[in-house]
Amino acid sequence: MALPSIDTGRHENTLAVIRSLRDHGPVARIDLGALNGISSATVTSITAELLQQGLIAERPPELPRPTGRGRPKTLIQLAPGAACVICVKLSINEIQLVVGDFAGQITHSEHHIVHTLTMSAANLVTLLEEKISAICGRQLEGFQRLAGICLAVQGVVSSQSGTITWSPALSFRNAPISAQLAERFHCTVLLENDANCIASLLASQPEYAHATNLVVIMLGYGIGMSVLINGVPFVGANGSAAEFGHSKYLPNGALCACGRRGCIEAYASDYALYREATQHLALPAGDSAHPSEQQMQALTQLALTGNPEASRIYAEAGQALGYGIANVLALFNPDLVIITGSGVRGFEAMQTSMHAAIDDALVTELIGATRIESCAWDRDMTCMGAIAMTLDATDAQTLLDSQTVREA
Amino acid sequence: MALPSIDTGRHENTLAVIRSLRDHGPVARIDLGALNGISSATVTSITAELLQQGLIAERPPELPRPTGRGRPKTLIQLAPGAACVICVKLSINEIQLVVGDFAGQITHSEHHIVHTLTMSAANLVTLLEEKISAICGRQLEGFQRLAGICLAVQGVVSSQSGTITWSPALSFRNAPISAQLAERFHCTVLLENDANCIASLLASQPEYAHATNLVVIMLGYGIGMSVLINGVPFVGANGSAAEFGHSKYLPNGALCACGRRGCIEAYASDYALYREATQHLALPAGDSAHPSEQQMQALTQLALTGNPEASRIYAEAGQALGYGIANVLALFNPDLVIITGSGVRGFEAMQTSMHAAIDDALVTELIGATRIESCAWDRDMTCMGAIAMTLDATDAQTLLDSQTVREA
DNA sequence: GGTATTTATTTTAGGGCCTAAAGTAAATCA
DNA sequence: TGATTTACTTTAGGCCCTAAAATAAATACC
Repeated sequence: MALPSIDTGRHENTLAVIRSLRDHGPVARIDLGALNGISSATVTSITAELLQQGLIAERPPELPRPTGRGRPKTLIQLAPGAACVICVKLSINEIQLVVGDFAGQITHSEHHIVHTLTMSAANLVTLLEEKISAICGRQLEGFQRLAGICLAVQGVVSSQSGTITWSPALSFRNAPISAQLAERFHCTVLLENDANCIASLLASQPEYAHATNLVVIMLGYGIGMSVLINGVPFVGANGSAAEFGHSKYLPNGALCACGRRGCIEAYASDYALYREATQHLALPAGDSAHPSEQQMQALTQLALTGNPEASRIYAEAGQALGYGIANVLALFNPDLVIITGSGVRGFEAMQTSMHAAIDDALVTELIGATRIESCAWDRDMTCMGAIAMTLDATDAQTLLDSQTVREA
Repeated sequence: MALPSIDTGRHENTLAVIRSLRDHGPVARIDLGALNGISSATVTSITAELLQQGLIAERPPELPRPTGRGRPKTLIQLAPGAACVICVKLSINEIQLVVGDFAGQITHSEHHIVHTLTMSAANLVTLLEEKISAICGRQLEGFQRLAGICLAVQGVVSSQSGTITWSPALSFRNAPISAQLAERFHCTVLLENDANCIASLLASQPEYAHATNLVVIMLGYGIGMSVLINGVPFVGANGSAAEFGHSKYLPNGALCACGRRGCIEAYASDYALYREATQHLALPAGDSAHPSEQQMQALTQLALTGNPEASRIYAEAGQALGYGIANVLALFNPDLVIITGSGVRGFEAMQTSMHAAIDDALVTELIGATRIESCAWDRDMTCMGAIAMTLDATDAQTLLDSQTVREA
């Protein structure tokens, strides 16, 4: 009699199975059971359904058969073509579009140089529709459906309402974006902060998997942060949590791009480092307010090779960073702090003073067992993380849709 | 065939019913269904079970019968005597013990003056066992069982391991406490930070109920904080999260009780205010490192009546507090910040400079819609919150135990 | 080569939980 | 007194899960 109302138990188990497959690659039914605490009878039933829906496939047995007695395992894997997601990464004057398959692999990537700072919100939406449309036409053959789109943007976003509250890449504010794209492409549209994408990606890597409380700090032109609590990004009331760059180092200190004084960003970001450096050093010409990668590398090189003025600047940045991290430790008490972003190029020159500042600021009890590590920067991390988040978020939807189709 | 393994669905629904009854007082079955999204048939089944276990009771119909047609509602309420919990609040040189019934009402309260600072961990446990034992003998008649004990202590505690990592009330560290009490009294023993108890209590009040992201700052001899995310205290990796008092205002600033410099606490706590004041003002004699309530009230009075030196001291404290809160806003982006604790007595004298500091530190986008309010201090709030938390935590256990009994 | 053993997966039998609908209870209204 | 309204309980049936039995597909051993 009961309606086919979505039983949460079954639904959750189905999602758990898909997640296991995405995280671990091909897995046998019996292991799916053990991994998720369900009986193998239930796994049989769930996988039968997924198989019929085309979301998973049995992998043909490998030729060099695995050693051991007994009936060999039948490995199951996600069907890559079952669905795809598109990630759009929006940075200052550049957008990157990436396609990921149902298994989370990247199947296409493209970059475009555009003047984001001079665009209107309407222009931006039009541009995105155009680029995504082009991808739909040329790159999505072989995929059953487009499950979702993710916009990964620097700055403050409200994921719930799908609005970009503020971004350094854009000159307009409070722009609702998701809804229009969702309507145009008939799929879930996620809006995420770029640091959250990177943090999610890092958290999924086995070496960091133990950290239930992970902080990722991104150094670059600005300074961003993401806090993952039990694997989910902490976004606060309006999505503006974890604004580490604008937490304070020194009341009435150096001028920040935000207009206030004494922010960590006003000491340790690229523009702050370069601004300070131009006052004391002869450096390659260029826009000193928006230093290029070359300009920053030149400056970093000076610091790393012992130029006293450059070293002093990086040491001071390290100190500001250290005091800022001390506050993060006192307030979040994370297992692990990972420092990454393009700015890690200069991390070696900041490290000593950073640790000195932390030790100076906090008693050892509050530093606790928190590990502080740096992580080499890779610009593709944002999109990889965004794809993983989007697949995670759209699985539920995907299943419901398929169910609807089946019933129809 | 299936074992009577605890089905999470039923268990969760049962807990939801109990929680509804605790939060809303007497409720009819049909409303319990609506409140928790379950059918009234299921409510009948769940309440029948609870009725049989003696955890709830039908309330006799009220004499001035409620207006309206149709069969009147049969209100159900928690049976107060079904279980009780004991809360022990541990402060500097004082312990308070409170008994709460199954409905969350306080039925007994007592205070004891003891020299906590000179005690060993073993002494403390012995003392607690003694006092709790006495209560069990004299105050728990009419209760079916002691469901749990909660220790609410100032400082850093590890709830999981049941150890007091550090407390300003104690001279020893890393003392496991919960386990011994649990063994002695055969019940769940919770260990909680006092600020978390207060925050939980405040969060349950209707006026603050909307805040899914609540920060409570406690001013007093020291400065504590609690962050509630979706109603649950955020404790971090080792329980030392939310150490607002030791987040930084000024690198190399005033000396803090922790031994480091520039902590918010070194400016805005009672001892900091009084220390600064004794250098410039004639004040009542007494231990200036541990100012009494009288001493603090005298100082506050001076500030509030316009004494320029006292006003300056409170204004500076307000500024430190404001910069500290600015960091909290940037990092947690809460809906609401509530300032309470005995130190709110001087809040009026700090308020102006506090808000000025916040405005000076942050762009309006990051202050967002966060409300910052003060809340009158009541020393019993800690225990009331602790009782609520303990009942919440022990309900699950209570049900399982009863089940075990039924089966035996 | 043939049987025993081992391990994986599927089928079967049965219990728990939930819901909709039907049935019952207890009021007010007329 | 009976119709109506609202609350609660009982009934019938479906979903989902699990343990155990059955089946499948290998290897090990003689």
